[in-house]
Amino acid sequence: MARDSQGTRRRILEAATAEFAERGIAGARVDRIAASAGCNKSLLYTYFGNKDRLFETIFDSLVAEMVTATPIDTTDLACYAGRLFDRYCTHPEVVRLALWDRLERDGQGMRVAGIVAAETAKAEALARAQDGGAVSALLSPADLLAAITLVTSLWPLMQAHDDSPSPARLAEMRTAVTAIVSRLTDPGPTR
Amino acid sequence: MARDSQGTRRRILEAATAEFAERGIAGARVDRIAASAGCNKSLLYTYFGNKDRLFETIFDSLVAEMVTATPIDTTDLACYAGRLFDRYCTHPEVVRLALWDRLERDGQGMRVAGIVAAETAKAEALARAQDGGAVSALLSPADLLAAITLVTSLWPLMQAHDDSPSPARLAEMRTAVTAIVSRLTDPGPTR
DNA sequence: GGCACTCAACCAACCAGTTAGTAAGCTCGG
DNA sequence: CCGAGCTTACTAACTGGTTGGTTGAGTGCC
Repeated sequence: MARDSQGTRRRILEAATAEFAERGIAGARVDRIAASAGCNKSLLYTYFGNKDRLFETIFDSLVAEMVTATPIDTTDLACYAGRLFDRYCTHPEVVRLALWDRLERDGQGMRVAGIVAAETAKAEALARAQDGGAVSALLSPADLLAAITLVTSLWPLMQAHDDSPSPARLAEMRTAVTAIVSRLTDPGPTR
Repeated sequence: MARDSQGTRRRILEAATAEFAERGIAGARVDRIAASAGCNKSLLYTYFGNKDRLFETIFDSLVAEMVTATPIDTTDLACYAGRLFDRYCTHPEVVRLALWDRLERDGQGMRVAGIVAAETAKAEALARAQDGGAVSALLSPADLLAAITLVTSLWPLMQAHDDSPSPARLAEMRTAVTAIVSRLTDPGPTR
């Protein structure tokens, strides 16, 4: 086996992502991550310092990418919600990581500069759309954003039983989510 | 100090509730629970078997009570949502326990008979209200129930920073939540 | 005395993090 | 082309401390 520090780093990150998403920080086992990455435990320490910093590294890169990946479309928020929903469905581990972060680290991972900036930008875009009358002013921009995030990211988790949902069930859920966002953002009949 | 097994039991349950809500199952420490309950660790085992069963005991009684405590009012679902929101605000530990259950036990705590029955009854009540035209049929009864649960229970958690929200902020959040539910359930102009 | 209850001390397993060492590639003078 | 010397990637084995769970010796009420 050739030596490949970048590849090993990546394998560790992948293994740790799966382990942390599955079991959280307290429940994750460093030995299990190392075994799953096919390398020695101490490598993990030379590369990433310790368990907490490993989680931080994963969280910052994964979640920050997630938040910035889907640009907001204030002209069709239901469609935007649908795309968010799809992303969260194809990356369920990110949702779980974010929940672990909330529960185990009081959400400190969500307070890094990049994420805060992206959220602020989205809220401002929503505020402009509301001023222009294209979006209902029922909720404040921040509240509307929170509602969309809540519904798109956590809907599958709330429904989940032991088995993962069928494609048909997934499509139903997606329809419900977009219907909710559509209803929330509809500006009503134009004057 | 007089002997009082019932009191000790209760103190253990209270301490364990706080510990589990704060740190989850994997993060909770049995010694800390015992110390906080002011009793010996072994008592905890004679009364509750082990750590997991202690969590189960707490979860089943607390969450089941929570789900059944606020009866659904299909004639004013926004108000119902407001009451749910209040309950979840005054009992944030229950929300956290439910999240830990989802993440660490794949939500098995939510699948006990009592909770499932209560949810089914609420969905049926919603279905009747929709048939009668009092509630929008935008969403299926189960989806509408899921949306209400999601928004009322997790809204404060998603907003939470290190410090707990001020009463004024809490009132704002409550208004947003009831506005969302109101918008989602509004049957529209009567024919 | 018997019984329900209480506790300090203990144990084996586990776990995050460390250490001391090995070996694969790279470099550079010859 | 070569091989001594150095750097980098990696590892087995260990350490100090923690953790869930047990046990056996009390303690006080009937």
